[in-house]
Amino acid sequence: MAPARTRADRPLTPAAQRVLDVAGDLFYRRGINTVGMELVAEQAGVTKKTIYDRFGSKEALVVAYLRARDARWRQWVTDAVDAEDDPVRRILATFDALAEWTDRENERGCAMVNACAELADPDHPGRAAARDQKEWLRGRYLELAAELGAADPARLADTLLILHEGAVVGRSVAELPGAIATARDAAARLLAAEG
Amino acid sequence: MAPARTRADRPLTPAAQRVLDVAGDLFYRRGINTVGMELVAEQAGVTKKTIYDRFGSKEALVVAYLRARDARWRQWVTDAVDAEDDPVRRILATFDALAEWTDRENERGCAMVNACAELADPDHPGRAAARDQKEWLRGRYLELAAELGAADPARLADTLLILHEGAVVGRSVAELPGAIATARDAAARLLAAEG
DNA sequence: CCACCACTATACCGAACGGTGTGGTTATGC
DNA sequence: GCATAACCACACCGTTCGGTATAGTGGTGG
Repeated sequence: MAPARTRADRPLTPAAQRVLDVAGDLFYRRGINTVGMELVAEQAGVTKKTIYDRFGSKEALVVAYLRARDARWRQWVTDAVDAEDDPVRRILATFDALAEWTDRENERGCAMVNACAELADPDHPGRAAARDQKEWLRGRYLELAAELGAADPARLADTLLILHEGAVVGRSVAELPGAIATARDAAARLLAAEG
Repeated sequence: MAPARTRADRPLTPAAQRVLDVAGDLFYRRGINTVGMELVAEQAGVTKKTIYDRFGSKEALVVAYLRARDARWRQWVTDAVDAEDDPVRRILATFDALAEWTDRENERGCAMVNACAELADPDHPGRAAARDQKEWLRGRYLELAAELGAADPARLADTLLILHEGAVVGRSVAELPGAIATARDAAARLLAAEG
């Protein structure tokens, strides 16, 4: 995973890294709009000036937060998929990866979905970051569907993505603790019918 | 559908109804946290005093917004389901209802999911409103699964709910225009395997 | 007639928001 | 030896936030 960078595309200074870590935690747990830059600065042991010197704006910090989190997530899923050989098990590994991910991270659902909810402006670059993550996962599913030799790889990829996203919402909003297992199970049945 | 009510559980005054309509539109399109009471008052042609006299607080207005929207949604789904006779078609009618709903309402996803993203406090009554909606839909699916004579109605209901929620996210965040059709299709295949 | 209700208009509150400017300290590297 | 980068502390900007207070208007029902 390439290290995160700021506006001038230079590696993060130590203080900037602390800011990004703190912002990631606060934005996710309390919401982007309800967390002020003053709080981020205080929690990171940094002045607001430093944040604005390194990131330029709150919007840019939000985007950096989403990109960094996305990078972590992609690595997490990639590692889980790469640990398996069988095409079916590689696909199902994404659901296991999600289960473990949501076990350690808290019960606040998908950061990208939450960001889209908070960033109403359709041109906000944070929305593009969220879309990119979903597009990436769909692309992974598309590759895996091709590996499997699915009759309609695109349809299968879309369906898997929908099950994946639905599981996250089912768990966090509908408060179904077994949502991810249920989605995995449905995916397994669809794959059995496919192959 | 019972008319919405405010804190003293009395029917809404004309101005209060206007406030609720305007708030519903603004909260959904621009987000709850980014819309101030001053803007709601202005758009409704009402003073802030009137809003606070009728609703008591922003939190209460938010809850009234979510409850009213939920009531509309439940009626919409109920009507669609009631129009069909065959158990399978009754289930699939919920996806058709969703497709029509999201066609008229804009591309901002599920108001309940968005509200959960914005209301970080787990004890915020708005979160309970969101959970109640999902619980209701799951209950409907459970009834329909029983009608169908499914082998495992609970599992089927959970799976349908997951497909349903995943479709909304797939369409709004991942920007897959065919997400709802894909989810409906997956549901149809699972139902065929079930029955 | 008068009390009551719904409502308008306006001014105000303390707090927090995102963002900027000044000035000073420390550490690294040429 | 000296510039530069990275950081600190702190004061300040205008704006907006949720919420309150005051004063007054029009209509309805007892």
